[in-house]
Amino acid sequence: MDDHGQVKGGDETRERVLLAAQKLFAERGFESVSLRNITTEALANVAAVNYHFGSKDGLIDEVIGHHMIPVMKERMRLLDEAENKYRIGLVPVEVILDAFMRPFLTVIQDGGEGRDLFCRFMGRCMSERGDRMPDEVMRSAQRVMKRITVMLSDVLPDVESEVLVWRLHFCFGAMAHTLIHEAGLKVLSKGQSGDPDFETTLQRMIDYCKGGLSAGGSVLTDRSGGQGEFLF
Amino acid sequence: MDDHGQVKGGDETRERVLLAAQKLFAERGFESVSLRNITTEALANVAAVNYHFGSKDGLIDEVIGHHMIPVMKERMRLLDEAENKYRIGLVPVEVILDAFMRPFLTVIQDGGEGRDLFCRFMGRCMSERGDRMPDEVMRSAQRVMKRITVMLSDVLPDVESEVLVWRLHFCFGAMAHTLIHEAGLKVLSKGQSGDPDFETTLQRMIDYCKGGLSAGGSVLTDRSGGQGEFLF
DNA sequence: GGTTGTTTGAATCACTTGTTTGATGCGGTT
DNA sequence: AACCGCATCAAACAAGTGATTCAAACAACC
Repeated sequence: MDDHGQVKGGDETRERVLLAAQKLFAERGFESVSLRNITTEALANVAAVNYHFGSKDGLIDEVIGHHMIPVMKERMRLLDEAENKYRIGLVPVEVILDAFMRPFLTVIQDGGEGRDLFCRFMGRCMSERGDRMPDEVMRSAQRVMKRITVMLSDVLPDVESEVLVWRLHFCFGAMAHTLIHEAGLKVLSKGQSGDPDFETTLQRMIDYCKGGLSAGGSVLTDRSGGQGEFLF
Repeated sequence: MDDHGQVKGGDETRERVLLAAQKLFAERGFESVSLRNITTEALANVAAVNYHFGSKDGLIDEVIGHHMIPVMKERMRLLDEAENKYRIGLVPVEVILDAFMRPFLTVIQDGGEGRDLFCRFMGRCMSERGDRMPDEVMRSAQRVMKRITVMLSDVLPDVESEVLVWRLHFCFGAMAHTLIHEAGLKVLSKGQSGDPDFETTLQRMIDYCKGGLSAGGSVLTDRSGGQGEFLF
Protein backbone atom coordinates (compact mmCIF):
# COMPACT_ATOMS: atom_id res chain seq x y z
CA MET A 1 0.00 0.00 0.00
CA ASP A 2 2.95 2.26 -0.60
CA ASP A 3 1.77 3.90 -3.80
CA HIS A 4 4.81 2.99 -5.85
CA GLY A 5 5.42 0.02 -8.10
CA GLN A 6 2.40 0.33 -10.35
CA VAL A 7 1.46 -2.73 -12.32
CA LYS A 8 0.81 -1.13 -15.63
CA GLY A 9 3.40 1.60 -15.43
CA GLY A 10 0.82 4.08 -16.61
CA ASP A 11 -1.06 6.03 -14.06
CA GLU A 12 1.62 7.67 -12.03
CA THR A 13 0.15 10.78 -13.59
CA ARG A 14 -2.96 10.12 -11.57
CA GLU A 15 -0.94 10.16 -8.39
CA ARG A 16 0.90 13.32 -9.33
CA VAL A 17 -2.38 15.10 -10.02
CA LEU A 18 -3.79 13.86 -6.75
CA LEU A 19 -0.78 15.15 -4.85
CA ALA A 20 -0.70 18.51 -6.57
CA ALA A 21 -4.43 18.96 -6.02
CA GLN A 22 -4.10 18.23 -2.34
CA LYS A 23 -1.27 20.72 -1.99
CA LEU A 24 -3.04 23.54 -3.82
CA PHE A 25 -6.41 22.89 -2.19
CA ALA A 26 -4.70 23.03 1.18
CA GLU A 27 -2.97 26.30 0.40
CA ARG A 28 -5.74 28.20 -1.36
CA GLY A 29 -9.04 26.38 -0.86
CA PHE A 30 -11.14 24.33 -3.22
CA GLU A 31 -12.87 27.13 -5.08
CA SER A 32 -9.81 29.21 -5.82
CA VAL A 33 -7.76 26.53 -7.52
CA SER A 34 -8.28 25.84 -11.22
CA LEU A 35 -7.62 22.63 -13.08
CA ARG A 36 -4.81 24.36 -14.93
CA ASN A 37 -3.19 25.34 -11.66
CA ILE A 38 -3.28 21.72 -10.65
CA THR A 39 -2.09 20.15 -13.87
CA THR A 40 0.69 22.69 -14.22
CA GLU A 41 1.90 21.88 -10.72
CA ALA A 42 1.62 18.18 -11.51
CA LEU A 43 3.39 18.49 -14.88
CA ALA A 44 0.37 16.86 -16.50
CA ASN A 45 -2.13 17.70 -19.20
CA VAL A 46 -5.41 19.41 -18.44
CA ALA A 47 -7.34 16.54 -19.94
CA ALA A 48 -5.77 14.17 -17.44
CA VAL A 49 -8.14 15.37 -14.74
CA ASN A 50 -11.30 14.63 -16.68
CA TYR A 51 -9.83 11.38 -17.93
CA HIS A 52 -8.90 10.04 -14.51
CA PHE A 53 -11.55 11.64 -12.31
CA GLY A 54 -14.40 12.53 -14.63
CA SER A 55 -14.66 16.13 -13.49
CA LYS A 56 -13.24 18.64 -11.09
CA ASP A 57 -15.77 17.57 -8.47
CA GLY A 58 -14.73 13.99 -9.06
CA LEU A 59 -11.15 14.98 -8.36
CA ILE A 60 -12.14 16.83 -5.21
CA ASP A 61 -14.11 13.83 -3.98
CA GLU A 62 -11.18 11.55 -4.69
CA VAL A 63 -8.70 13.75 -2.83
CA ILE A 64 -11.02 14.09 0.12
CA GLY A 65 -11.75 10.40 0.31
CA HIS A 66 -8.11 9.50 -0.12
CA HIS A 67 -7.19 11.44 3.01
CA MET A 68 -10.39 11.46 5.03
CA ILE A 69 -11.12 7.74 5.13
CA PRO A 70 -7.84 6.77 6.82
CA VAL A 71 -8.43 9.54 9.34
CA MET A 72 -11.86 8.14 10.16
CA LYS A 73 -10.48 4.63 10.51
CA GLU A 74 -7.71 5.83 12.80
CA ARG A 75 -10.23 7.70 14.91
CA MET A 76 -12.24 4.53 15.30
CA ARG A 77 -9.14 2.59 16.21
CA LEU A 78 -8.12 5.10 18.88
CA LEU A 79 -11.64 5.11 20.28
CA ASP A 80 -11.53 1.32 20.49
CA GLU A 81 -8.19 1.54 22.22
CA ALA A 82 -9.52 4.07 24.70
CA GLU A 83 -12.61 2.06 25.52
CA ASN A 84 -10.43 -0.97 26.09
CA LYS A 85 -8.10 0.88 28.39
CA TYR A 86 -10.87 2.48 30.42
CA ARG A 87 -13.13 -0.55 30.41
CA ILE A 88 -13.83 -0.13 34.09
CA GLY A 89 -14.74 3.55 34.12
CA LEU A 90 -15.55 6.26 31.65
CA VAL A 91 -13.19 7.54 28.99
CA PRO A 92 -11.90 10.99 29.97
CA VAL A 93 -12.79 13.94 27.78
CA GLU A 94 -9.21 14.65 26.81
CA VAL A 95 -8.74 11.09 25.62
CA ILE A 96 -11.81 11.30 23.40
CA LEU A 97 -10.63 14.61 21.98
CA ASP A 98 -7.19 13.15 21.43
CA ALA A 99 -8.67 10.26 19.50
CA PHE A 100 -10.50 12.74 17.36
CA MET A 101 -7.63 15.07 16.60
CA ARG A 102 -4.47 13.01 16.72
CA PRO A 103 -5.07 11.21 13.42
CA PHE A 104 -4.28 14.47 11.67
CA LEU A 105 -0.74 14.06 12.90
CA THR A 106 -0.30 10.32 12.64
CA VAL A 107 -2.10 9.25 9.49
CA ILE A 108 0.43 11.07 7.39
CA GLN A 109 3.83 9.50 7.91
CA ASP A 110 5.74 12.41 6.43
CA GLY A 111 6.78 15.01 8.96
CA GLY A 112 7.38 18.66 8.23
CA GLU A 113 5.88 20.23 5.14
CA GLY A 114 3.86 17.20 4.16
CA ARG A 115 2.14 17.12 7.51
CA ASP A 116 1.67 20.85 7.41
CA LEU A 117 -0.15 20.67 4.09
CA PHE A 118 -2.14 17.69 5.24
CA CYS A 119 -3.39 19.56 8.29
CA ARG A 120 -4.37 22.57 6.27
CA PHE A 121 -6.16 20.33 3.82
CA MET A 122 -8.13 18.73 6.61
CA GLY A 123 -9.09 22.17 7.86
CA ARG A 124 -10.31 23.09 4.39
CA CYS A 125 -12.40 19.94 4.26
CA MET A 126 -14.06 20.75 7.55
CA SER A 127 -14.84 24.38 6.84
CA GLU A 128 -15.47 24.41 3.09
CA ARG A 129 -16.78 20.92 2.47
CA GLY A 130 -18.52 19.97 5.67
CA ASP A 131 -21.55 19.18 3.61
CA ARG A 132 -21.26 17.43 0.22
CA MET A 133 -18.52 14.97 1.04
CA PRO A 134 -18.28 11.68 -0.83
CA ASP A 135 -20.79 9.13 0.43
CA GLU A 136 -18.33 6.73 2.00
CA VAL A 137 -16.68 9.52 3.96
CA MET A 138 -20.10 10.78 4.99
CA ARG A 139 -21.09 7.41 6.39
CA SER A 140 -17.93 6.76 8.38
CA ALA A 141 -17.93 10.33 9.65
CA GLN A 142 -21.46 9.76 10.82
CA ARG A 143 -20.43 6.67 12.76
CA VAL A 144 -17.49 8.43 14.38
CA MET A 145 -19.54 11.43 15.40
CA LYS A 146 -22.34 9.38 16.84
CA ARG A 147 -19.88 7.41 18.88
CA ILE A 148 -18.02 10.45 20.16
CA THR A 149 -21.25 12.18 21.06
CA VAL A 150 -22.37 9.20 23.13
CA MET A 151 -19.01 8.85 24.85
CA LEU A 152 -18.90 12.53 25.66
CA SER A 153 -22.41 12.62 27.06
CA ASP A 154 -21.41 9.71 29.26
CA VAL A 155 -18.48 11.54 30.87
CA LEU A 156 -20.33 14.84 30.89
CA PRO A 157 -23.73 13.92 32.27
CA ASP A 158 -24.27 17.44 33.55
CA VAL A 159 -24.15 18.93 30.08
CA GLU A 160 -27.52 18.84 28.42
CA SER A 161 -27.43 16.92 25.18
CA GLU A 162 -28.37 19.76 22.87
CA VAL A 163 -25.80 22.01 24.53
CA LEU A 164 -23.23 19.29 24.07
CA VAL A 165 -23.94 19.12 20.36
CA TRP A 166 -23.37 22.84 20.06
CA ARG A 167 -20.19 22.69 22.07
CA LEU A 168 -18.89 19.91 19.90
CA HIS A 169 -19.66 22.11 16.96
CA PHE A 170 -17.63 24.89 18.54
CA CYS A 171 -14.77 22.44 18.87
CA PHE A 172 -14.94 21.77 15.16
CA GLY A 173 -14.75 25.45 14.44
CA ALA A 174 -11.74 25.93 16.64
CA MET A 175 -10.05 22.95 15.02
CA ALA A 176 -10.81 23.86 11.44
CA HIS A 177 -9.68 27.42 11.85
CA THR A 178 -6.50 26.36 13.57
CA LEU A 179 -5.63 23.71 11.02
CA ILE A 180 -5.96 26.21 8.19
CA HIS A 181 -4.13 29.09 9.81
CA GLU A 182 -1.66 27.32 12.03
CA ALA A 183 1.26 28.07 9.75
CA GLY A 184 0.42 31.74 9.81
CA LEU A 185 -0.07 31.67 13.56
CA LYS A 186 3.28 30.06 14.18
CA VAL A 187 4.94 32.95 12.42
CA LEU A 188 3.08 35.43 14.59
CA SER A 189 3.77 33.87 17.95
CA LYS A 190 7.46 33.68 17.22
CA GLY A 191 9.13 32.69 20.40
CA GLN A 192 12.87 33.08 20.24
CA SER A 193 13.60 29.48 21.10
CA GLY A 194 11.25 27.91 18.60
CA ASP A 195 7.72 27.59 17.30
CA PRO A 196 5.42 25.25 19.12
CA ASP A 197 5.44 21.93 17.32
CA PHE A 198 2.40 19.99 16.24
CA GLU A 199 2.26 18.05 19.47
CA THR A 200 2.19 21.21 21.55
CA THR A 201 -0.53 22.77 19.42
CA LEU A 202 -2.55 19.58 19.63
CA GLN A 203 -2.25 19.56 23.39
CA ARG A 204 -3.29 23.19 23.64
CA MET A 205 -6.29 22.54 21.45
CA ILE A 206 -7.32 19.57 23.56
CA ASP A 207 -6.98 21.60 26.75
CA TYR A 208 -9.07 24.37 25.33
CA CYS A 209 -11.78 22.13 23.92
CA LYS A 210 -11.96 20.13 27.12
CA GLY A 211 -12.47 23.30 29.08
CA GLY A 212 -15.15 24.44 26.68
CA LEU A 213 -16.97 21.13 26.56
CA SER A 214 -17.13 20.71 30.31
CA ALA A 215 -17.73 24.36 31.15
CA GLY A 216 -20.19 24.97 33.93
CA GLY A 217 -22.64 26.55 31.57
CA SER A 218 -26.03 27.66 32.72
CA VAL A 219 -28.12 28.04 29.57
CA LEU A 220 -30.91 25.50 29.55
CA THR A 221 -33.65 26.03 27.02
CA ASP A 222 -35.82 23.32 25.57
CA ARG A 223 -34.28 19.88 25.34
CA SER A 224 -34.36 17.71 22.27
CA GLY A 225 -32.44 14.96 20.54
CA GLY A 226 -30.38 15.62 17.48
CA GLN A 227 -27.09 14.16 18.59
CA GLY A 228 -24.50 13.08 16.08
CA GLU A 229 -26.26 14.60 13.13
CA PHE A 230 -23.70 17.11 12.01
CA LEU A 231 -20.46 15.72 10.87
CA PHE A 232 -17.71 18.24 10.40
CA MET B 1 -30.15 56.77 7.64
CA ASP B 2 -32.85 54.65 6.12
CA ASP B 3 -31.42 54.15 2.66
CA HIS B 4 -34.14 56.04 0.86
CA GLY B 5 -34.46 59.67 0.02
CA GLN B 6 -31.05 60.23 -1.54
CA VAL B 7 -30.01 63.81 -2.11
CA LYS B 8 -28.88 63.52 -5.66
CA GLY B 9 -31.26 60.78 -6.67
CA GLY B 10 -28.36 58.91 -8.22
CA ASP B 11 -26.47 56.42 -6.16
CA GLU B 12 -29.17 54.23 -4.82
CA THR B 13 -27.66 51.80 -7.28
CA ARG B 14 -24.53 51.87 -5.18
CA GLU B 15 -26.53 50.85 -2.14
CA ARG B 16 -28.35 48.09 -3.98
CA VAL B 17 -25.07 46.66 -5.20
CA LEU B 18 -23.61 46.87 -1.71
CA LEU B 19 -26.60 45.05 -0.27
CA ALA B 20 -26.67 42.36 -2.93
CA ALA B 21 -22.94 41.82 -2.56
CA GLN B 22 -23.23 41.41 1.18
CA LYS B 23 -26.03 38.91 0.79
CA LEU B 24 -24.28 36.77 -1.81
CA PHE B 25 -20.90 36.94 -0.08
CA ALA B 26 -22.56 35.78 3.12
CA GLU B 27 -24.28 32.88 1.42
CA ARG B 28 -21.53 31.60 -0.85
CA GLY B 29 -18.24 33.22 0.13
CA PHE B 30 -16.18 35.90 -1.54
CA GLU B 31 -14.47 33.79 -4.16
CA SER B 32 -17.52 32.02 -5.46
CA VAL B 33 -19.60 35.08 -6.27
CA SER B 34 -19.11 36.85 -9.59
CA LEU B 35 -19.83 40.47 -10.42
CA ARG B 36 -22.65 39.29 -12.68
CA ASN B 37 -24.24 37.41 -9.81
CA ILE B 38 -24.14 40.58 -7.78
CA THR B 39 -25.39 43.00 -10.40
CA THR B 40 -28.14 40.65 -11.45
CA GLU B 41 -29.32 40.38 -7.86
CA ALA B 42 -29.06 44.15 -7.50
CA LEU B 43 -30.86 44.83 -10.81
CA ALA B 44 -27.89 46.89 -11.89
CA ASN B 45 -25.41 46.94 -14.73
CA VAL B 46 -22.07 45.18 -14.55
CA ALA B 47 -20.24 48.42 -15.16
CA ALA B 48 -21.79 49.87 -12.03
CA VAL B 49 -19.39 47.92 -9.86
CA ASN B 50 -16.28 49.22 -11.55
CA TYR B 51 -17.73 52.70 -11.68
CA HIS B 52 -18.62 52.91 -8.01
CA PHE B 53 -15.93 50.74 -6.47
CA GLY B 54 -13.13 50.61 -9.00
CA SER B 55 -12.83 46.84 -8.99
CA LYS B 56 -14.19 43.71 -7.43
CA ASP B 57 -11.64 43.97 -4.65
CA GLY B 58 -12.70 47.54 -4.11
CA LEU B 59 -16.26 46.37 -3.69
CA ILE B 60 -15.22 43.66 -1.26
CA ASP B 61 -13.25 46.17 0.80
CA GLU B 62 -16.20 48.53 0.84
CA VAL B 63 -18.65 45.87 1.97
CA ILE B 64 -16.28 44.68 4.67
CA GLY B 65 -15.57 48.17 5.93
CA HIS B 66 -19.21 49.13 5.81
CA HIS B 67 -20.09 46.36 8.24
CA MET B 68 -16.87 45.77 10.13
CA ILE B 69 -16.13 49.29 11.31
CA PRO B 70 -19.40 49.71 13.24
CA VAL B 71 -18.76 46.34 14.84
CA MET B 72 -15.32 47.45 16.00
CA LYS B 73 -16.71 50.69 17.37
CA GLU B 74 -19.45 48.88 19.23
CA ARG B 75 -16.90 46.48 20.67
CA MET B 76 -14.88 49.40 21.95
CA ARG B 77 -17.99 51.00 23.42
CA LEU B 78 -18.95 47.82 25.25
CA LEU B 79 -15.42 47.41 26.55
CA ASP B 80 -15.52 50.97 27.87
CA GLU B 81 -18.85 50.26 29.49
CA ALA B 82 -17.48 47.11 31.10
CA GLU B 83 -14.38 48.82 32.45
CA ASN B 84 -16.56 51.54 33.89
CA LYS B 85 -18.86 49.09 35.57
CA TYR B 86 -16.06 46.98 37.02
CA ARG B 87 -13.82 49.89 37.86
CA ILE B 88 -13.08 48.44 41.28
CA GLY B 89 -12.14 44.91 40.25
CA LEU B 90 -11.37 43.03 37.07
CA VAL B 91 -13.76 42.58 34.18
CA PRO B 92 -15.03 38.98 34.14
CA VAL B 93 -14.15 36.80 31.17
CA GLU B 94 -17.76 36.39 30.07
CA VAL B 95 -18.23 40.14 29.98
CA ILE B 96 -15.20 40.57 27.75
CA LEU B 97 -16.40 37.84 25.45
CA ASP B 98 -19.84 39.37 25.38
CA ALA B 99 -18.39 42.71 24.35
CA PHE B 100 -16.58 40.95 21.57
CA MET B 101 -19.46 38.94 20.19
CA ARG B 102 -22.63 40.86 20.91
CA PRO B 103 -22.07 43.55 18.29
CA PHE B 104 -22.88 40.90 15.69
CA LEU B 105 -26.42 40.93 17.00
CA THR B 106 -26.86 44.58 17.87
CA VAL B 107 -25.10 46.53 15.14
CA ILE B 108 -27.66 45.41 12.62
CA GLN B 109 -31.04 46.71 13.60
CA ASP B 110 -32.97 44.35 11.35
CA GLY B 111 -33.96 41.12 13.02
CA GLY B 112 -34.59 37.85 11.26
CA GLU B 113 -33.10 37.25 7.84
CA GLY B 114 -31.09 40.44 7.75
CA ARG B 115 -29.34 39.56 10.97
CA ASP B 116 -28.86 36.02 9.79
CA LEU B 117 -27.08 37.17 6.66
CA PHE B 118 -25.08 39.70 8.61
CA CYS B 119 -23.79 37.03 10.96
CA ARG B 120 -22.82 34.74 8.13
CA PHE B 121 -21.07 37.62 6.42
CA MET B 122 -19.08 38.32 9.56
CA GLY B 123 -18.09 34.68 9.72
CA ARG B 124 -16.90 34.82 6.13
CA CYS B 125 -14.82 37.87 6.91
CA MET B 126 -13.12 36.16 9.80
CA SER B 127 -12.34 32.92 8.06
CA GLU B 128 -11.78 33.99 4.46
CA ARG B 129 -10.49 37.52 4.85
CA GLY B 130 -8.67 37.48 8.17
CA ASP B 131 -5.68 38.86 6.38
CA ARG B 132 -6.05 41.52 3.66
CA MET B 133 -8.76 43.61 5.18
CA PRO B 134 -9.04 47.32 4.38
CA ASP B 135 -6.53 49.40 6.30
CA GLU B 136 -8.98 51.22 8.52
CA VAL B 137 -10.60 47.97 9.60
CA MET B 138 -7.17 46.49 10.18
CA ARG B 139 -6.16 49.28 12.49
CA SER B 140 -9.30 49.31 14.62
CA ALA B 141 -9.26 45.53 14.80
CA GLN B 142 -5.71 45.75 16.05
CA ARG B 143 -6.73 48.14 18.79
CA VAL B 144 -9.65 45.97 19.87
CA MET B 145 -7.57 42.82 19.95
CA LYS B 146 -4.75 44.39 21.89
CA ARG B 147 -7.19 45.66 24.46
CA ILE B 148 -9.03 42.37 24.81
CA THR B 149 -5.78 40.47 25.13
CA VAL B 150 -4.64 42.71 27.96
CA MET B 151 -7.98 42.54 29.75
CA LEU B 152 -8.07 38.78 29.47
CA SER B 153 -4.55 38.30 30.73
CA ASP B 154 -5.53 40.45 33.71
CA VAL B 155 -8.44 38.23 34.74
CA LEU B 156 -6.59 35.06 33.81
CA PRO B 157 -3.15 35.54 35.36
CA ASP B 158 -2.62 31.79 35.57
CA VAL B 159 -2.77 31.38 31.80
CA GLU B 160 0.59 31.95 30.20
CA SER B 161 0.45 34.73 27.65
CA GLU B 162 1.38 32.65 24.62
CA VAL B 163 -1.18 30.04 25.59
CA LEU B 164 -3.76 32.77 25.96
CA VAL B 165 -3.10 33.99 22.44
CA TRP B 166 -3.67 30.52 21.09
CA ARG B 167 -6.84 30.09 23.09
CA LEU B 168 -8.16 33.38 21.82
CA HIS B 169 -7.42 32.10 18.36
CA PHE B 170 -9.44 28.99 19.10
CA CYS B 171 -12.30 31.24 20.16
CA PHE B 172 -12.16 32.97 16.80
CA GLY B 173 -12.35 29.65 15.03
CA ALA B 174 -15.35 28.55 17.03
CA MET B 175 -17.05 31.87 16.37
CA ALA B 176 -16.34 32.04 12.67
CA HIS B 177 -17.45 28.48 12.05
CA THR B 178 -20.62 29.02 14.02
CA LEU B 179 -21.51 32.29 12.35
CA ILE B 180 -21.21 30.72 8.92
CA HIS B 181 -23.00 27.47 9.66
CA GLU B 182 -25.46 28.52 12.31
CA ALA B 183 -28.40 28.48 9.94
CA GLY B 184 -27.57 24.94 8.92
CA LEU B 185 -27.05 23.93 12.51
CA LYS B 186 -30.40 25.26 13.61
CA VAL B 187 -32.09 23.03 11.08
CA LEU B 188 -30.22 20.03 12.42
CA SER B 189 -30.88 20.52 16.10
CA LYS B 190 -34.57 20.97 15.49
CA GLY B 191 -36.23 20.96 18.84
CA GLN B 192 -39.96 20.62 18.61
CA SER B 193 -40.68 23.82 20.47
CA GLY B 194 -38.32 26.02 18.51
CA ASP B 195 -34.78 26.69 17.33
CA PRO B 196 -32.47 28.40 19.76
CA ASP B 197 -32.52 32.11 19.01
CA PHE B 198 -29.48 34.28 18.53
CA GLU B 199 -29.32 35.21 22.16
CA THR B 200 -29.22 31.58 23.25
CA THR B 201 -26.54 30.72 20.73
CA LEU B 202 -24.51 33.72 21.83
CA GLN B 203 -24.76 32.66 25.46
CA ARG B 204 -23.70 29.12 24.63
CA MET B 205 -20.74 30.38 22.68
CA ILE B 206 -19.68 32.61 25.55
CA ASP B 207 -20.00 29.75 28.03
CA TYR B 208 -17.92 27.52 25.84
CA CYS B 209 -15.23 30.07 25.11
CA LYS B 210 -15.02 31.04 28.75
CA GLY B 211 -14.47 27.44 29.69
CA GLY B 212 -11.82 27.06 27.04
CA LEU B 213 -10.00 30.28 27.87
CA SER B 214 -9.80 29.58 31.57
CA ALA B 215 -9.19 25.84 31.32
CA GLY B 216 -6.71 24.44 33.79
CA GLY B 217 -4.27 23.63 31.05
CA SER B 218 -0.88 22.24 31.75
CA VAL B 219 1.18 22.80 28.63
CA LEU B 220 3.93 25.28 29.29
CA THR B 221 6.70 25.46 26.74
CA ASP B 222 8.80 28.52 26.08
CA ARG B 223 7.26 31.84 26.91
CA SER B 224 7.26 34.82 24.61
CA GLY B 225 5.30 37.91 23.74
CA GLY B 226 3.21 38.19 20.63
CA GLN B 227 -0.03 39.29 22.18
CA GLY B 228 -2.59 41.07 20.12
CA GLU B 229 -0.87 40.45 16.83
CA PHE B 230 -3.45 38.36 15.04
CA LEU B 231 -6.71 40.02 14.36
CA PHE B 232 -9.48 37.72 13.28
C1' DG C 1 -31.14 77.97 -23.81
C1' DG C 2 -26.59 75.65 -23.27
C1' DT C 3 -22.96 73.57 -20.65
C1' DT C 4 -21.30 70.99 -16.93
C1' DG C 5 -20.28 66.69 -14.27
C1' DT C 6 -22.31 62.47 -12.85
C1' DT C 7 -24.58 58.14 -13.51
C1' DT C 8 -26.42 54.45 -16.40
C1' DG C 9 -26.47 50.79 -20.17
C1' DA C 10 -25.34 47.75 -24.16
C1' DA C 11 -21.54 46.08 -26.27
C1' DT C 12 -17.12 44.49 -26.19
C1' DC C 13 -12.39 43.57 -24.44
C1' DA C 14 -8.84 39.91 -23.43
C1' DC C 15 -8.66 36.22 -20.54
C1' DT C 16 -9.79 32.12 -17.69
C1' DT C 17 -12.98 28.53 -16.50
C1' DG C 18 -14.29 23.25 -16.91
C1' DT C 19 -14.89 20.08 -20.47
C1' DT C 20 -14.43 17.61 -24.91
C1' DT C 21 -12.28 16.15 -29.08
C1' DG C 22 -9.39 13.57 -32.20
C1' DA C 23 -4.83 12.23 -33.04
C1' DT C 24 -0.76 9.92 -31.30
C1' DG C 25 2.18 6.74 -29.00
C1' DC C 26 2.71 2.68 -26.22
C1' DG C 27 2.77 -2.26 -24.49
C1' DG C 28 0.58 -6.57 -24.86
C1' DT C 29 -2.21 -10.20 -27.24
C1' DT C 30 -3.59 -12.92 -31.13
C1' DA D 1 2.12 -8.54 -39.04
C1' DA D 2 -2.39 -6.36 -37.41
C1' DC D 3 -5.11 -5.31 -33.59
C1' DC D 4 -6.46 -3.75 -29.06
C1' DG D 5 -7.03 -1.04 -24.79
C1' DC D 6 -5.03 2.43 -22.41
C1' DA D 7 -2.80 6.79 -21.40
C1' DT D 8 -1.25 11.15 -23.04
C1' DC D 9 -1.24 15.37 -25.66
C1' DA D 10 -2.27 19.77 -28.24
C1' DA D 11 -6.11 22.01 -29.64
C1' DA D 12 -10.45 23.62 -29.46
C1' DC D 13 -15.01 24.15 -27.23
C1' DA D 14 -18.81 27.06 -25.04
C1' DA D 15 -19.54 29.62 -21.13
C1' DG D 16 -18.17 32.77 -17.82
C1' DT D 17 -14.66 36.01 -15.66
C1' DG D 18 -13.32 41.09 -14.41
C1' DA D 19 -12.65 45.19 -16.77
C1' DT D 20 -13.37 48.87 -20.40
C1' DT D 21 -15.49 51.60 -23.88
C1' DC D 22 -18.58 55.05 -25.61
C1' DA D 23 -22.96 56.90 -26.25
C1' DA D 24 -27.05 58.17 -24.02
C1' DA D 25 -29.70 60.01 -20.07
C1' DC D 26 -29.73 62.73 -16.18
C1' DA D 27 -29.66 66.60 -12.79
C1' DA D 28 -27.81 71.01 -11.66
C1' DC D 29 -25.64 75.27 -12.63
C1' DC D 30 -24.35 79.59 -15.57
